[in-house]
Amino acid sequence: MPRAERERQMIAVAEEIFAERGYQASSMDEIAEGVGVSKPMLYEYFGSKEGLLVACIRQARAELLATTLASVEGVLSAREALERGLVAFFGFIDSHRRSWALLRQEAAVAGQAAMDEIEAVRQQQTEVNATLFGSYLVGVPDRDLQAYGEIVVGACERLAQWYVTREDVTAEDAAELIMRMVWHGLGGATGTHSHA
Amino acid sequence: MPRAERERQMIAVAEEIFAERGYQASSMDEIAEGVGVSKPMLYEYFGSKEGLLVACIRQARAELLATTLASVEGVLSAREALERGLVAFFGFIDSHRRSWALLRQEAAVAGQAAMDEIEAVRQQQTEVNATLFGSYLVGVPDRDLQAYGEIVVGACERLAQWYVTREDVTAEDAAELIMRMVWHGLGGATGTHSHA
DNA sequence: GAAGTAACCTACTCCCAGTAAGGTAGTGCG
DNA sequence: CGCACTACCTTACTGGGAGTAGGTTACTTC
Repeated sequence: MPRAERERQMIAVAEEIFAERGYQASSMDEIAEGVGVSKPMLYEYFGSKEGLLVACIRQARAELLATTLASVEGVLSAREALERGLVAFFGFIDSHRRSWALLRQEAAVAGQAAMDEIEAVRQQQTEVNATLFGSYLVGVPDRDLQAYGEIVVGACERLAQWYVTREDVTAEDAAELIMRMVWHGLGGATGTHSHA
Repeated sequence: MPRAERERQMIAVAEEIFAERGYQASSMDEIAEGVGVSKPMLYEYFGSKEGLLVACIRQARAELLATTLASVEGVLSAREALERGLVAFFGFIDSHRRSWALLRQEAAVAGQAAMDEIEAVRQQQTEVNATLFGSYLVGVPDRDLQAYGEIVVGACERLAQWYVTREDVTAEDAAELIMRMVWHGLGGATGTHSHA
């Protein structure tokens, strides 16, 4: 079997096993057996257990970026772009629950290289957001734009965790919830009283 | 040496070593040596390597909760409570950078029990927020209150990461950044954020 | 001073990530 | 054809660290 195909197969099996048992509890022997190959092959292709995990994350990351970029194609207003981006993000979660769990939970159970890889995902998203805000908010210092980007990423990451446990919430609902806070703010929310 | 004191000493050394080398790279032998005691003592008192980590996290968590609760003591308006809570949170980060790194980064490099422990921290914060919002926003469904709580927790967690890399940002600045988004929203900031 | 117990140790086992060294099969070339 | 070369793949090991069995010291209590 050619290398490229074997690699894809290995990543598929690893993703499955990592997501199911968690990173720590998965052994390379187990993955090798699942692929139907010997352990040194995994090391030949990915260098280490963590390298294999990184390959899994990298793939999920690429998919996430592609989906996000596609969703804002041709959009004119910043607000619409943000909204569509949010919808795309939660939509991705929807159709890749496995990958997401890997990124968010199991992947965390690794070492520095894996953490760096996850951080790269967040930085990617943060950069997208900061740039977006920069085109909308005139005269806002760069530092604040960066912070807003971080805030939205954090909010999304956390809400995503909540979202995946809720069958009755759609991606649009989730995006709407973020929008209400980030765009309108709670201060102007409907049906408010200033004191409890 | 009495058990309680020895435990405190062990936690102190473990926190130091975990924060410095990372969870994976730290060995129980190393920690035992740092304490000046043999490895089985660590197992006697904490059960496992992860148990020791959990003890470290639990301590940081208790401190965080205490600080937060103290900061909102006697506050009347929900908005002020949120603001003070945010300031307290980032203030905690400020004076416990090591504990925070442990909670946020190194701790993630563990197993289920540690993850559960971290999740408990987030749930604790989320609950506080959701309750707060419930007292302010009348007629908002419980589901949405929960979501807002999650959003703020995520936003804070992420901004905290950014915050710790910035020497020129104060806890008040960070809280203010969150407030602008969460309370006022970006939507009202057309052109500039001069109203802030 | 015997009995009990709390703090502590040495010296292991076992599991698993990572590796050394070699085997087989398809391809290019005389 | 036969020889070399490479890509894919294997068995059988090493090393290190988590976790443990079983014993020792020293202090309390009657």
